[in-house]
Amino acid sequence: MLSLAAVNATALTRPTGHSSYRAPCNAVTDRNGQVEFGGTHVAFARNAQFYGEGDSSIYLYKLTSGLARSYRIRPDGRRQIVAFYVPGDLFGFEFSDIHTLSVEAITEARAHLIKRATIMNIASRDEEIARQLWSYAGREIRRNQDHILQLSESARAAVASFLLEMGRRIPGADAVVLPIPRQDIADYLDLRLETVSRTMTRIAKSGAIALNDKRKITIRNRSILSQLAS
Amino acid sequence: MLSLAAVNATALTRPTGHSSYRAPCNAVTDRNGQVEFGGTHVAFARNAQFYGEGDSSIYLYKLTSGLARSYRIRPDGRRQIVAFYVPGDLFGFEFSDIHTLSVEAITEARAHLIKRATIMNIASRDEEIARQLWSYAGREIRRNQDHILQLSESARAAVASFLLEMGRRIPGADAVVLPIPRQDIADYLDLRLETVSRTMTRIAKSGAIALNDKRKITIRNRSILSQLAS
DNA sequence: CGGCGGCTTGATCGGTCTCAAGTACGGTGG
DNA sequence: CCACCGTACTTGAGACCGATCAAGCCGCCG
Repeated sequence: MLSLAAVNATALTRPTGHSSYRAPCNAVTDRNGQVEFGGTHVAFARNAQFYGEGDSSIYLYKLTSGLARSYRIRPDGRRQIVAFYVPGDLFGFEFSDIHTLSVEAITEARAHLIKRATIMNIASRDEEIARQLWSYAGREIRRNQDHILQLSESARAAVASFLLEMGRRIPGADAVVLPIPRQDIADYLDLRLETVSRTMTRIAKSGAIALNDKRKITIRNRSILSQLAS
Repeated sequence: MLSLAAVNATALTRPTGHSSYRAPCNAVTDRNGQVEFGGTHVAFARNAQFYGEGDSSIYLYKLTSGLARSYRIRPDGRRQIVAFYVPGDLFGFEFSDIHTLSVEAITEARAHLIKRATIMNIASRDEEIARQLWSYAGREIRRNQDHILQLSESARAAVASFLLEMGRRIPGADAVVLPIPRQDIADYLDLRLETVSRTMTRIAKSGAIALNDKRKITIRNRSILSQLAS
C-alpha cells in the first residue's frame, strides 16, 4: 500500500532530504491546456521505489528530473524491465486500482504527484482532459508494441535502436546520454549483461558511439547507429 | 481507407456470401449493462482483412465466431503477430484515427461492427460505458505486457504457455483447440515454424497434448503443460 | 491423378548464454 | 594519502538452443 507517508519515507532515503510540500494536490491546466501538476513535488534517491507491484494505485507521477525504470519480476525470478521514463513522462497510470508494475529511480529523481482519483474525476467532466488521457494510453500501448518488435531483433540491432530511442527521448540529446547500468539495459532487451557489454564495445569500435567514462555513453554518429538498428 | 463498402467487398470474398444488414448501427446496453452491438453483422472469409495498417479507424469490431490475428509488418519484411482474437473479443480499438495494426480472419469469422465515433460519443455521456472502455484498454495493455514476457522464454515454455492461454480463452475449452497454422504461432512467439513444429511434437510425446488430425490440437493434460510453461 | 499448402524431420551453422577471470572506478577507513 | 573493498564493467572459452537450408510427407482440391 502506497500512502503519502510511504512516499515521504522513500523520499527520505535521499541523502539531501525530500523537497517541500506546497499547495494541496490539485490538477489544473496550463495556458496550453496540458495537464499540469501544481501540487506535491517529491524527490527519490537512486534505486528508491516510486511504487511496487501490488500497491494500490493512488497517484500519477510526472517525472521532472532523473530517470526511472518500470518492471515486473517473473515467476523464475528474472526481472523484465517494461519501460524507462525520462523527464516529462507521466507514469503510474494503470487501469486497475492495483499497480501491476513496480517503478524505481535509476538516478536521483524528482516527480510531481497527483491523485489518480482527482484527475479521473476531472476527466469525466472535461472532455479535453479525457482526450489527453486516452492519447496517453495510446502511446503506452504503442510503446509496448514497439518494445515487442525490439525484443525479437538481434542483440546488435536491439542495442542500437535502444540507444537511438534514448537519444531521442532524453532532453540532453546526443551529448552525454546514458546513466543506465548495463544490467538494466539487459533486462529491458532480454539479453545478458555480458552480451550488452560486448555489443556496446563492438558498436563503439564502429564509431557510432563513444564509451567515455564508464556509465556515460555519447552518441557520435546517428546514421551508423540507424544502420545497425535496421 | 476502410469504408463500409470496402467491408462489404471483403465479406463477399466469403464463398457463402455476407450476412444481412439490419437496423442502423447503434450501440445500446443490454440488461447487464454490457456494451451491446445491435447493428451491422458482417462475415469474413479465411484470410480476409478486417482492416489494414494505415486505414482510418472507423469501426470497432466484436468477434462473434471464428478467430482473427492482428499484426504488423516490420521494416525487414517479417510479420509480427501482436494478438489473437477469439469470439467475444472487442478489437479495432486504437487510440488514433489511423490503425497501426492490420487484422485478418484466421478461419471464417463473423463480427458485429459499430462506429468508433458513436461509442466514444456515448462514452462521453455515460460514465459506465467510459469505465468499460478503460477496462478494455487496461486488458489490452496487460496482454501486451504478458506477451513481452512470453517472448523471452524458451521455445518450449513459450509454446506451452501459448497453448494454455488459448485453451483458456477459446470457448470450446480443452476439447479441440487450435485451427491456428504453425506459421501464425511462429510469428506470434517469434520462432521459426520448424521450431514450433518440433516443439509441438516433443510436447505431444510428453502426453500434454494430442496432435490428432493436422491443424487440430487437443489439450490432454493441463498440469504437464503448466509445468513446461514455467 | 497431379499439384500445392501445410507440416514434419534431419544436418549443420551461428548467435547468445553460461561460467569464469580479470579490470577500472569510487568510496571508506586507517 | 593510501590500502582496501564493493560495484560495475570487460573479456575469454565453451556449450547449447534455435535458425537455416534441404528433403520428404500428408491431405485436400481441382
